Amino acid sequence: MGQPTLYEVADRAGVSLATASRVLNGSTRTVGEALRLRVMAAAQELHYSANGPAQAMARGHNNTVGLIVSDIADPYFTQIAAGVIEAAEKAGLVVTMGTTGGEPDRELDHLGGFRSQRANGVVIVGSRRHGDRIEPLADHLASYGQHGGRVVLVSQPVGEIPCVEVDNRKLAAELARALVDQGHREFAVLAGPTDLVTSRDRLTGFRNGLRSRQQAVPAENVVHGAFTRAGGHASMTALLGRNRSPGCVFAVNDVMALGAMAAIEEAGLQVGRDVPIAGFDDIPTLADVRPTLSTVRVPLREAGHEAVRLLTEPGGGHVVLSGEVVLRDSTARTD
Amino acid sequence: MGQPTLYEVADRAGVSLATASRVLNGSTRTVGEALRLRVMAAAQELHYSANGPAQAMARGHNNTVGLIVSDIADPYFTQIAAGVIEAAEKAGLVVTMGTTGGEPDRELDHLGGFRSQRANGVVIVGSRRHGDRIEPLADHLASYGQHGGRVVLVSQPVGEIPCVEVDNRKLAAELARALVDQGHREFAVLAGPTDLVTSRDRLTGFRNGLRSRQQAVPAENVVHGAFTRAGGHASMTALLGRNRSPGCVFAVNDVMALGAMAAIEEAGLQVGRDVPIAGFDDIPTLADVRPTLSTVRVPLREAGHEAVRLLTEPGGGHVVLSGEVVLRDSTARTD
DNA sequence: GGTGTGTTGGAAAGCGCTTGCCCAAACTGT
DNA sequence: ACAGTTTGGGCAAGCGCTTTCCAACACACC
Repeated sequence: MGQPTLYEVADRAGVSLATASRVLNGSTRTVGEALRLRVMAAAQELHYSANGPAQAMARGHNNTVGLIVSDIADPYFTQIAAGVIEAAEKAGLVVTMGTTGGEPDRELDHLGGFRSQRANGVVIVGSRRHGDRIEPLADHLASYGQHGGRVVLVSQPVGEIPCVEVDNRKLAAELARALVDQGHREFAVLAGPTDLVTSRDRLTGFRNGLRSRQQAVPAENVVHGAFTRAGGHASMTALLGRNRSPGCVFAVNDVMALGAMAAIEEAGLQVGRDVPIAGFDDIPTLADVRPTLSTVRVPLREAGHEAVRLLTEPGGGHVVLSGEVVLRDSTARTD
Repeated sequence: MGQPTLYEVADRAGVSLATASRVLNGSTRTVGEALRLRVMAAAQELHYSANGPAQAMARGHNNTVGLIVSDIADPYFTQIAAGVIEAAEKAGLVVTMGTTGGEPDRELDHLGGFRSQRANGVVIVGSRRHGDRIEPLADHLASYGQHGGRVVLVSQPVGEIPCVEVDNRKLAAELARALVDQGHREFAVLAGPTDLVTSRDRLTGFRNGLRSRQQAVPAENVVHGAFTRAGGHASMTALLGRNRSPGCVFAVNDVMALGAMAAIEEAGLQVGRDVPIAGFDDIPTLADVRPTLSTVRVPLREAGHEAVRLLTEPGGGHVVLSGEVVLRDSTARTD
């Protein structure tokens, strides 16, 4: 049979339900010391544990934040998730999580689920697509917002919804300039999916950066593909098929760069010397990869913290995080 | 304001609460086609979304499984978590997650939290310690179980509680024999924390395997340290400080092996040729590490699936998963 | 026509908790 | 000593839903 209820605790302590509630589950009202102790003792003896759903119902909200990511096994999401969880636990919130596998529909499903759970808020760290696919999400968000639900997006601004973003364009531009300054003159880009906001921004920023140094990347050297390691591998293989020395390669994220490095080696070429390459994100995995990969360090964990902050603090907001270009061996010029 | 309630839906459809409930939230009772449609339409128009906590309260349980891991950023836990989430979503369950940072107390905190959430079950994937630290957990588990809570442990058997385990001893022994068969004769072990069940088992298994081939690892070559990349790095550095060629190194998990590899390079030595090394787990990161690391492939994701299966299926169980030794370059003999 | 059987709708009793409200007792100040 | 103000306790009304029980009705059968 079931767990002890507050009523039983109150009974055993010889006080009213109200008093027991005030003692055990926080309240502005104070309770006399003697009764307080009696209630605590009773709760102890009975191994009382508050019924969360009941509290949630009575109070009208859970202490829960929903987190939606596309793939929990991808280090990029993992880092952000870790940040969210850290911050949430610090704020006394419980995190419930859903994965989408990149399908926008599943995003909506989970949003609906969290909504019906009456989560305090939802963090969507996203693979938001460009174009009309936004509409359904925006609608849901609006309706959720009207009913008091708070949502924070990570790296995928949609309308006026609070969002924490990375300054992808600026950083990609900085990376481009740094590479030119290192002496690179020919470029290729493994650009991810055409409709993903993040990859578009990074591509655009990279191009802008090159332009400001009077350089450019030829259209045939921009290869689109999945935003994953496999995607990077495939894109790089395709690129090498056309051109064994495509110049300095920019992969719009690190996992793609990793896949590309594997492809380069499989083609019998050497990363860095034959094919310089840079990534983006500075995921922790890079610590163990040789040659060390040039990239842009992005404060992913911090992004998670900020997302929770935005969720818990009143008033919306739009946080833009910056990062830092990190040049390592994979783009070093040896000549 | 606030979200629409079932009552409002019923009202708008001109039926009773009971009927609306039966239509919208599943029931054994059938409802006449005409009313059914009316209710569905009303729900649609109102954007009705069931109130989860209220349902949970009325029904007495959530469709939730709690997941406790020590560090979500560690690829080992990440893989298991991914497996749990996949399986849970398939079973229509929502996963709520907590991290412990390796502190047993936090494990209890989260268990309490999930218990009060009335989660259907809890998966604890663990860094269970050896010795008396088990008691409090076991107590809580027992009390939780008595009240109908289901718990599944991953890789940390405690009493009769359902558990999915990896056959660490057997696999470590196989690895040891494989290394001997490759021609290695001197060994060292980066053995992780002394009191962690998993590291103990792997160490013991490895020793047993060596013994069956008339080999052994000298006591001074067994270095204990944290179960993390940093721990592996530190342990390896210590080992090299005493002995520049310790023989073939077995790190009890891959992340430690990665840290050790970095330490080896920092010491100006070459992984494989100067210091052969093997890990355990076969985390995905290994795909991008050179030289490729010999290890033991463990079906981590599957462990997650099994955990959920054990949770949802009636009757306990104890699943032992096996794995496979994978020899790669880091232990190849070149002479 | 009377009785039995099945089906469908509704009334209402909870589920375990929070909280607004009222009231008695213990204070304060003058 | 008396009104005016805290203070601390209890009552009871919900919160939104599920589910048991009952009523109504339709149909069949003897």
